[in-house]
Amino acid sequence: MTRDILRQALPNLTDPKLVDRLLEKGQFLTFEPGKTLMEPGQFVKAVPLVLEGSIKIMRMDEDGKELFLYYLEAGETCALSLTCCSAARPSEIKAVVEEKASMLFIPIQLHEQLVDEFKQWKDFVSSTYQHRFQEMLTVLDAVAFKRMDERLMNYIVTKMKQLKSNELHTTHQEIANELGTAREVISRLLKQLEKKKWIELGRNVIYIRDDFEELIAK
Amino acid sequence: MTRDILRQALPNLTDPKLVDRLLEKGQFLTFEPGKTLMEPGQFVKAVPLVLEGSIKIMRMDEDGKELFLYYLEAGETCALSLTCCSAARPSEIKAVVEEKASMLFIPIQLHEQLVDEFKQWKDFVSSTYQHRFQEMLTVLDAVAFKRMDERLMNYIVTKMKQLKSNELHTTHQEIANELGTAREVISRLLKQLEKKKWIELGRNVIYIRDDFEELIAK
DNA sequence: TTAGTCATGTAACATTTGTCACCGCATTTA
DNA sequence: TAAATGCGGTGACAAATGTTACATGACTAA
Repeated sequence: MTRDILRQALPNLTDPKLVDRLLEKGQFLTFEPGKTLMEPGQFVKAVPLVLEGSIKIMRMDEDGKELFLYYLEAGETCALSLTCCSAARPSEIKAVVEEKASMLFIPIQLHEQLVDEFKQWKDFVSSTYQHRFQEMLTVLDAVAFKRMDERLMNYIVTKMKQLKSNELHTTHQEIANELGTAREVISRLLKQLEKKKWIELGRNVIYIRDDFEELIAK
Repeated sequence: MTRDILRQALPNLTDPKLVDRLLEKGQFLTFEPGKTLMEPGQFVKAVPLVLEGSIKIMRMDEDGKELFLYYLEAGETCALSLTCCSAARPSEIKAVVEEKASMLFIPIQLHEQLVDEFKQWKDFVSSTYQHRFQEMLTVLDAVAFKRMDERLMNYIVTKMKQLKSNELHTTHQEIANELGTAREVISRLLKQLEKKKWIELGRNVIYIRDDFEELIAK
């Protein structure tokens, strides 16, 4: 039942009146991995609340080059959609379902009422802003101050944690897109990691040593 | 009088009760250019409201490398200080006075009361978040997708607009710091612009052609 | 005036990243 | 089964940026 899913994803929202309002006016939908939820230029008409699964948020430039920003996990929402829809501006980002997701879309008017009426919702929104600002700074640090090899290693760690697995089922091209570089660059760097025996490469899969994270911290 | 300065900087805050509260509990201070207001690791205990002048906000990495993020102008506040002080976390950024500034520091408790009590203040905070997110995305785009020559040209345009002048009184080293690169790189690129007759270089000064902005848009 | 510091110019070189061309191999499709 | 497509490997090279090492002239403080 949707109510249970919501309670599990957002245990902090205890106020039954708030939960009723969300369930009454919010639209519940589920999506399969790979589904594109949002592309640059589209208008945001609702605040997306992730209840299960995860959503990948990416920035794009004019030529279609991409850059991974962060994941939305269960219990989270997107700060960019908050800013975009309040300002009635088109989306600046692309959102793709990473793991089968169930979501609750909160109409923007309802969201604005809830911010005024429910402290729990106001705090949720406020902590979302904080959280996302932090993540934007992390990405900025990476892009501004780190070399690609280090960014790739961080990427692998992030993915491992998010998927709770030490096998990544993805292509070099996909990684290159998320880090905003070329496929050849990623192949080259992955090969170096394989030579160091930190990972093993297969087709569409990367096997990662259990102690990978400690190795890169060296 | 402080009240007049506040009214001029923030004409949207019309509610006299709100203004009274700000003036009563806020601390009014002025600073000279070059003064460092905040460094990474320091704790933020008040929300800084810029009434006159401007403040330069920079990100720093562990080795002391810097990256310019944005200016706080009159009537603006810093989203990062909002997130940092609500979360009681140390600052992630460095803030330096760019143009002689007068500021009103709002204690964090007062800020939190005002968010609940005054829609005008809530809207102000909310639009600050939006505005800063937008600027963070702009910086991210620059760092992730643009080459240094383009970033330098944008930097020059930004500075010209902010200072309302087509002479920049600064050093190559200073520019290099703000763009997170080396002085030699900036000297090299400025020289190229001078060869194209788009700028003229002096000691501690760069003269910029009036139609510089149209030239780079080509 | 002199010595020292600072800002800039510049050459040479290293490193990192991006691009091109082409390969073989595996998987899918006709 | 044959052909097409997608993925990864790799060498060669180009471009962008970072680094080192000085040189020169301008300004400043003693």
